Formats: sequence, structure tokens, C-alpha cells
Amino acid sequence: MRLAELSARSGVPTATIKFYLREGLLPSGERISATQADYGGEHLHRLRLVRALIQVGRMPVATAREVLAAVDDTELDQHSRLGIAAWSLPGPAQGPNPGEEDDAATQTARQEIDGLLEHLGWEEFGPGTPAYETLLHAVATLIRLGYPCEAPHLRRLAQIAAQVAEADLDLLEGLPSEVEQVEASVALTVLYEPVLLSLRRLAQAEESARRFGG
Amino acid sequence: MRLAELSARSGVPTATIKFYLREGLLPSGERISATQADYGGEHLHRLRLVRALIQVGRMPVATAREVLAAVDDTELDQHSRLGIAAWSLPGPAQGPNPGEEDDAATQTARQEIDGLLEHLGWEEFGPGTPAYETLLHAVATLIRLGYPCEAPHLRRLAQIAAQVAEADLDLLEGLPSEVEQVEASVALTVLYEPVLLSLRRLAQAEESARRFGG
DNA sequence: AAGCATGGATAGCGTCACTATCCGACACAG
DNA sequence: CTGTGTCGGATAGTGACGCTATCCATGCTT
Repeated sequence: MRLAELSARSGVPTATIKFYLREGLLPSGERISATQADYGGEHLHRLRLVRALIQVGRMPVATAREVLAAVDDTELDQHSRLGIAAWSLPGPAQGPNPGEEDDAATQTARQEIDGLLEHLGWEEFGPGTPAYETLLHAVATLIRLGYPCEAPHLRRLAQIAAQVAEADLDLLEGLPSEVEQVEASVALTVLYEPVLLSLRRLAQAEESARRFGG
Repeated sequence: MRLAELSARSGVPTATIKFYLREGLLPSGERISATQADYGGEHLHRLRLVRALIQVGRMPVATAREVLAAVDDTELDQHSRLGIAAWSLPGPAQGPNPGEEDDAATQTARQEIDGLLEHLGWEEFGPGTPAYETLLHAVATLIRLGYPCEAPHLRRLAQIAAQVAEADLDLLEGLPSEVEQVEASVALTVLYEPVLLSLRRLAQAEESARRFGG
């Protein structure tokens, strides 16, 4: 398959594919001649994954490059590679801008979160991980706005999140090979986020209608 | 309080506040003289909300303007206003780009989702709502990539989402006034998204360590 | 042999969220 | 009353990002 066909089958413009090649998101095809390259089904799949990460998962191009490089890195052990999705991602929202003050709200948030993680026994993945920083920033913002964000409510949400994680890993374990599991770990982590959030919004609308009458 | 103090207290640069004023995200202060304006606590609160929506919730400026306008619109009834957060938002990820083909994957996804919504009795908020479109796009992408996305798994997630929505509305009902509830509906919908996603990632890491050994 | 498509390189575009600069009008100190 | 500084408002510019348009030499296709 040549570039034009890859474009046709994926729906991605050739100029964009060239851009992804240049950026190292997509390996180049096998050179047939000086002006021709051949792409296979693997390229098509990778291209769709790239698009999904960038467009659906809103992942920056640079991040996608790092994540995909890690996915391809056979030097790493399975456990590290499976964790990459959860680590390399700015995902939902970045942490505080560099130099943002460590104000009262942030300190309260940190206490709340550390208490929560201790309670759950999730202390292994504490400060320093992107997810922790994102959580901290979001909770601090909630506090700064004066919205309720107490321990019991956070605990309730954390337990719900644990259910989601269980469902996620049930899916992962269903996959045959390790390579597939690693790629799936990234893809499912990122792509199920909009699914989860959309379902939450639909459920909210439904529940709101039930409670406040429609 | 004058612009400079508003800036100091919120941590937002004056130039940015001026930008928000210009864009209609923040009402102008009371004019003291031709070159002076006075801002109150309400302005500080609104400014923080704007920042939160844009930076934490990643909401486009134009969307934030619409959402805030609707929040302020006292002509609307409570139920409509409470729904605004769930409706006005491109939120997690946009729907398909205009002109994206209605391919096989999309059709399968639509069937899957319609079946799910029917099963749950959530048919009131079907096609046409942003959440539905986002969900459709994400599920279609998963299918296109060959990842599992079957009815039982979606149902499981939907039930979890319903738990989140319940928790959300429990929080909302705890607020005294209707005005507060409306603003909180927007703020909590948007700001709890990164909280939920971060918790999911932490839970994933934890569960992954448990299953695959760390 | 003609003509067009190909892959690669380079530079440009459109959007978005700010941000830097300038300006005339005031406030306030001396 | 005068000088100095700050204010709010307007306009244009910036930097990041994700593409996208153009050009070119090559060489496949007919």
C-alpha cells in the first residue's frame, strides 16, 4: 500500500500523514525505490491509533510520540510498559503552571488527597506522578472556588474509579499477547475517558430530570 | 477593589483580566470615574470560575462565554439551567469533524449505544446532544481500532457513571440557593472531570501493580 | 516518450489564549 | 498647581500547536 492508499483507507490527508512521519509518530514504510514506499496493515493500524490519541484523546503530538516510543520499547518490562499510559499523559488537565503559588487551597487539597490515598492504600503512586498532580490541582481549584470537596465524597469517587479500573484491567487481561496488552493499555486508558465522561453527563441529565422534574 | 488588586488576589495578570472583560467572560466593574472601576468579591469569584473552566476544564473561551451567559440568564427555568453544563460543552472530545464519513464502525457504535440507552431508559437525551455525539465518536474509534467495546462492558461503565451522577446531584442538592446550584452544576460537572480521571489512573496503576506484580 | 503520481523538504496558515504597547484621563503627593 | 504614577481601554502582536500548501527531482505507468 502506498501513501495515497493509506490516506484513502484511514481518511487522513496525505499531508497529515507526512507530518506524522516527520514527527516520528508513524514509522516510515518500506522503501520500494527512491520515490516509493510501501505501507502495510500495521501502518494503517498505527495511524488510526495516532489519530485516536490526538483527536479523541486530545493528546499533544509530542506526548503521543513519547508514549508510542515507550510502547514500542521492548527493553522495558511488561509492568513498566503497562504503566506508561497512566504516566506520560497530561491527559485531563495539566498540573499547575510552573511557578504557581503553593497556596492555602493547595495545601488543604494535598492533605485531603494524601489522607485519601493512605486510606485506600494507594500510596505507591503518590506525589510526582502526573495523575497525582492533576488531582491536586483540580481539588485545589474546587476548594478555591468554595465548592464542597470533602474526604467522604472523594472516597466515594475513588471507589467508583476503582470499579472502572477493575473493568479496564478485565478487558486488558482478555487480550492474548503482551504487545497487544501494552498498546491496548494506552488506547483503552485514553479512549475510554471520553466514553466515561459522556456517560456521566448523560447520567447527570437523566438523574437531574428525575430529581428536579422535567 | 481595582483591577490591579483583583489581579493580585486572583493571581491572574491584569492583561488577561482585561482580555476576559473584553470577551464578556467577566462583567465590568462599577465605574468610579472615567478611568477607574471598582470590583467586588463577586468579580473575584467569577474570575476564579472563569479560570477554572478554561484552565482546569479546558473549556474554549467562546464556550465559557455561552455557558456563563446561560448561568446568568434568569429567564430560563431551573431545570434548563441545570442542564446547561451537560449541553454546551464540547468537553472531553468533540464529535466527528464536519463531513466525517458515517462508516461501518459508526453505525455499529450507534446500534450499541442506542441499545444501551434503551436498556437504561435514558432515551430522553439521545442523538443530537453533545454527550451522545462524543460517546458515539469515541465508541466508533474504539471499534475502528479493533478494541473491545461490547454491550456488557458499556453497561457496566454506564452503571458506574450513574453512581457518579448520583454523587454529583447529592452534592448539588446540598446547596442552599437556586443560583448557587446552577453555577455549581457547571463548576462541578467540569471540575470533577479531571478528579475522576485522575482517580481512575491512580486506581489503574494500583490495580495493574496488584495483578501484574510490581 | 509523455504525463502524472510519489515521497521528501520547506515554509506557510489558522486558531487560540493570551500579552505587550500605547494612550489620554485621572489621583495623589508635595 | 504641577509633576509623577497608575488607571482603564483599545489595538496589534506573540508563541504554541496542528496541520497544510507548494515545490522538487524522481520514476512508475501507459
